[in-house]
Amino acid sequence: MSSRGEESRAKIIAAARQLFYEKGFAQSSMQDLANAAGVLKGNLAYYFSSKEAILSEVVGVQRCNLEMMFAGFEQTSETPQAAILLFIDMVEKSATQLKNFGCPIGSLNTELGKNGGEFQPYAQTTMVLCIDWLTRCFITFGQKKKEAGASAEYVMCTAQGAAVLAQSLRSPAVVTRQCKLLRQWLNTLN
Amino acid sequence: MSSRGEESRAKIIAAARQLFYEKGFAQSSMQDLANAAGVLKGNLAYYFSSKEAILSEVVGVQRCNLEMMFAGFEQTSETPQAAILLFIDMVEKSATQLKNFGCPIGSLNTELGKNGGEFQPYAQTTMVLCIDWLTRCFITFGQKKKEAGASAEYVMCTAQGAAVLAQSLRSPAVVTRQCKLLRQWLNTLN
DNA sequence: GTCTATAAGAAGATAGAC
DNA sequence: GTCTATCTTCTTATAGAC
Repeated sequence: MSSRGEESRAKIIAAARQLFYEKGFAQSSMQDLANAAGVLKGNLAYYFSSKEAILSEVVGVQRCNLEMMFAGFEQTSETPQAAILLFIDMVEKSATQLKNFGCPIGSLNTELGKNGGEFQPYAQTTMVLCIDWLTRCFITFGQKKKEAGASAEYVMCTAQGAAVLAQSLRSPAVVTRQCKLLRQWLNTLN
Repeated sequence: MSSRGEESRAKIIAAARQLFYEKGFAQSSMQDLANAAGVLKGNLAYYFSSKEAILSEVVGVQRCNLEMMFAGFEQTSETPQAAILLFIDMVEKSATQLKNFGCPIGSLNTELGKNGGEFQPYAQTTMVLCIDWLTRCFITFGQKKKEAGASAEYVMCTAQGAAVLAQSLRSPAVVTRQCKLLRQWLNTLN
């Protein structure tokens, strides 16, 4: 695989990631992907055997980015509480994007989870990754395994709910308010 | 408009409501709707000028059902707190449906809110209806207008987040746990 | 690796017979 | 009101020249 080929492949995945997020998976056609990536439609087939294959790669990149982000959170924070706060900060900073397109993780699960959910397992991995990382943070924080799971679920639930409401009401302020509540709740855990 | 015509029309709307929920709006074709309603595809045009027109009617029915449900909650409960508890009970009872297809209100907003969101205003009305009703409940409960709005947002946020997580993780238990937390939180407001 | 061309089907919408 | 037939466009996928 030459450098040129890898470049095209990467451009397609990047374009797909953005389009799947902004328009939805089903609503993004192969033609849309080709246009956005700056390649010709027939060329997509050289790199990917199907739309499902592109989805698989997109979710892989999404998961990889999450892992890097979480690793960064752990490195730049001295306590698990600080790492969780960085997560909440990240959610709050995304308020405008959440308003426009919802959560990249949640909205993909919502779309792909419909009607049997043939492709939902792809999306599920990223949601699980977030919850598992938060759970580990709360365990390091001193909580028991079950308690930490409940805390992680609560944080993720609030973040996802805030994203749905922000997009529904077209109001990024919902995210700001819920993040503030999350920080207050985190403070009470000491 | 004869009884026969009204019947067909109602069957189409009912089928569309279910299909839009279970498969998503974009993923439900006119052919699907016709099959599910037991009418012929060409016949849809006699009742509805476009797919958007069907969506409009579906959301209208959804809103009407919500209004009736809320009216029922108010009639069968003596205190505003009891009415809110009925709302939470309703969410919890829907756990399996939420796991399978997400929230009928939230998931429609999530889908239609993507990419400009030409049709999202339809879906937005039902989300606003829920938040407004909850807000009125919290006002009657004794909260100031702003505080009541925040409480309503918190309840709706938790419900929507629980729905997203339940569908993503394929676990109705998420809904059960978050509803329990909501009841505990509601109790602390006294 | 890149591009043109096209297959084969499904989509929403419409026309018009009955 | 009901049904058949069709128009036009868009969809994913493929074949094959360069």
